[in-house]
Amino acid sequence: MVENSTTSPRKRRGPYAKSDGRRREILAAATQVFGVNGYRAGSLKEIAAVVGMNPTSLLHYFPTKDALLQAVLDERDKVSDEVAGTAVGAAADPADLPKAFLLIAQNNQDVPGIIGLYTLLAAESATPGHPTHEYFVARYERVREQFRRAFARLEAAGLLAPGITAEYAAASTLGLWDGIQMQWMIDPDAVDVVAHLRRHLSMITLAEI
Amino acid sequence: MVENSTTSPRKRRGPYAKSDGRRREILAAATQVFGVNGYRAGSLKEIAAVVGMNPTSLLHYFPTKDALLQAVLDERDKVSDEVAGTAVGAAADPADLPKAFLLIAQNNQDVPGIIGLYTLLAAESATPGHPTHEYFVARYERVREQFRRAFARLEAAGLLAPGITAEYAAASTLGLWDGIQMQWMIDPDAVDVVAHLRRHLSMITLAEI
DNA sequence: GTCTATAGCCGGATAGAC
DNA sequence: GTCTATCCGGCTATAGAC
Repeated sequence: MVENSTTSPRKRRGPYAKSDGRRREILAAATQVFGVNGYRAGSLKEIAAVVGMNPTSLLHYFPTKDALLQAVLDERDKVSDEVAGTAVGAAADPADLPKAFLLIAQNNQDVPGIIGLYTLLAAESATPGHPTHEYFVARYERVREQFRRAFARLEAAGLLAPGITAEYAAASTLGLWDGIQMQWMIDPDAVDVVAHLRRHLSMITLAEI
Repeated sequence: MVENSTTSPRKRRGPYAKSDGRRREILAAATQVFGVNGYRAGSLKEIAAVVGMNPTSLLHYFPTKDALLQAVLDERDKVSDEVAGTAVGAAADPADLPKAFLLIAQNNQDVPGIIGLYTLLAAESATPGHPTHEYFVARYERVREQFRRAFARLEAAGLLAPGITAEYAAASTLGLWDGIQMQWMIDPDAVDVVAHLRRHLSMITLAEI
């Protein structure tokens, strides 16, 4: 064969041009279902029901359940990297960085299913043989490093509380964030994620929040 | 029938006297398996394999998988309440309370599977229809209240950092603890649970740790 | 008390008609 | 591209022999 047979030469560029709408619908439904039930407990059947189609039809768009989950994470990463980029990028002044964190937290709170998606999957991924174990190992390392750099800017500006290192600030902020989110998932009335994060940030930094 | 036919009148008192050894073996195996895999992914088959018996034989001791999980949690609660009781109880001086927290954290770290058990199940229980959802709602509320009381003692002794309330100290300590444990589960080399907890406590209290 | 056999369910995934 | 029919696997749980 000389070249790959593209069924229709008039088709729009890119492999995702066709039926992009359906794909997005499925991704949205999968985000929601995985966000509420986690990966193992979230079934293709349930996702299909949300979209209003047959479970087997999903597999026409994504070959396996694993691939669907991966696509969900890839898409969410793109979006959240964008949000984080704007929020942190807009903070030309290091003193504004804590506010950027809170902005992201508020944003997550407002998009239904996002907190559940990452909190549930992160916990699940700690179990052996989970398809996204490596993904989450890498993700946590990456996020800790992003946070560390942000706090290093604060440190350079003399805005870190005495005795606090950028490394500790990063890991503890991420940890507290996750932990409070978990309490919030179990009982949404019990805690206020943004408020707790704000107080934590005002403890470890000297910036006005 | 006039009365319940106890097969052997010479049997030791209590419904658990018979085959208590086997029961304990199963509970230990279940703790381990649920601690590594969580509830949904942890199977009776695997638990049975650890004990070295047939899956169906387990159900002779515990009628359902749910009941087994409940028994595991009840037993662990008894043990950890005891540990917490001694640790906190030994702290006659409020200034010693932070050290008591660290003692418990170290203890959890040393008993394999315990951190996984609670971290995984807590996350799982956030999903609808999970058999231990109510248990974890109640548990978090109870633990937060226990923590709050401990920090209230510190507050009364003038040992809480300025601007910190007992409520915030409780929720944030529990949250950070859970969150750091999750990072530790995903990558044990990435963080030090006890060290992070220590720094957090030294931020929010004025006690010498 | 422990086993074998098996029921019954639900999951992901494949084959193939339309 | 969507469906029906189906396979195959895993799981919990039951029935009943020993």
